[in-house]
Amino acid sequence: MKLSTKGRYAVTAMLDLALHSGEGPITLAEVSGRQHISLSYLEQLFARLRKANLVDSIRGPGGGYELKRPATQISVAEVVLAVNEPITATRCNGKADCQGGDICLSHQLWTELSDQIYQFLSGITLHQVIQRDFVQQVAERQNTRFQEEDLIAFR
Amino acid sequence: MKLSTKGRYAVTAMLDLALHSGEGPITLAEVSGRQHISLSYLEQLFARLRKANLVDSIRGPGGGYELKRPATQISVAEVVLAVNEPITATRCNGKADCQGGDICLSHQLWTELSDQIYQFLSGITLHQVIQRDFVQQVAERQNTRFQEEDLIAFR
DNA sequence: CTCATACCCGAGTATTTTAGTCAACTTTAC
DNA sequence: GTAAAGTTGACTAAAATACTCGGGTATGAG
Repeated sequence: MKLSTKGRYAVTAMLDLALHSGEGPITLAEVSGRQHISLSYLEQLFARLRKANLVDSIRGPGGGYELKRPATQISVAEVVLAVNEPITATRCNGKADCQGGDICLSHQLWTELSDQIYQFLSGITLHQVIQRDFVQQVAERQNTRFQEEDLIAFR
Repeated sequence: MKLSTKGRYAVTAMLDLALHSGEGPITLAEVSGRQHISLSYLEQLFARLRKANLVDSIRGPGGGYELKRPATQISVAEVVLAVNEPITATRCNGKADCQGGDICLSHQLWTELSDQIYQFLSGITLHQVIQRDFVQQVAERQNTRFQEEDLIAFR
């Protein structure tokens, strides 16, 4: 379990999809506008999310992305795992072959911690996150702000 | 709470000190030999551990480092925090000022996760780790191996 | 039909972090 | 005095991160 801003971006983007589900396909341009993540970077992330079967893509005009499963059935852990490399070749990972055959003293500890993090993030669905008051409020602000920016752009 | 190999190295080194406490000051050269961490890198790490009041240094011949407090009173979390930058200026950290004033959707989630990780690592002392059979065995192997290498080096 | 819209993909790049190295210096035991 | 240790700061190579850029390709609206 690796934790980086990459995973955060992916989760944020997925939450955006979840918040606007039922409105038809969401374009990455919209997500980019609302969440302030660059379009090209989003494309990279969504390529992975698609391969992980977390989103469906609809091409052509009027196209975009939508969640493949309902938000109640997608855990945060899945999203994070989808965008991070499966098993990084950092020393002391999985195969326990750090220190040339021997195992480093803290090895077991990190394995436990990884499990702990995974457990935590698996227990939380996208739906649960967007139900929170806090998220609802931020989302509300983002919507109005985005509409304003939209108007300005069209002038 | 940041998780990197740097923190792992620090914990491994501290466990080494804990395992050899009561034998007087331990030189970084010994730790380097047993844990296969480069001496210069250890110097960097121990500079921070010293500033964090986790180890005492004894200069001059026969000197080295020892734990400032007994291993039962040092948590893994303290060690990790000591070597990682206090609060990295990565977007979405502490001040919640990502997205230019607004807060990103997943912000709250990561705060919770950080707390979770911190709780887990705070609950574990260096002493608890070295009590484990697994660690004892690895340590035993390391001792014999180090002594062999030592002999070879002196030939 | 066609053309703008949107996803798709691979390569390239700037920045940051990691994981060190190197050199010079200080303290202190013998 | 001298050698063993810690102390400090600057420097660097490699990797990961966080992007950008330039082209594709599918497709639906007009």
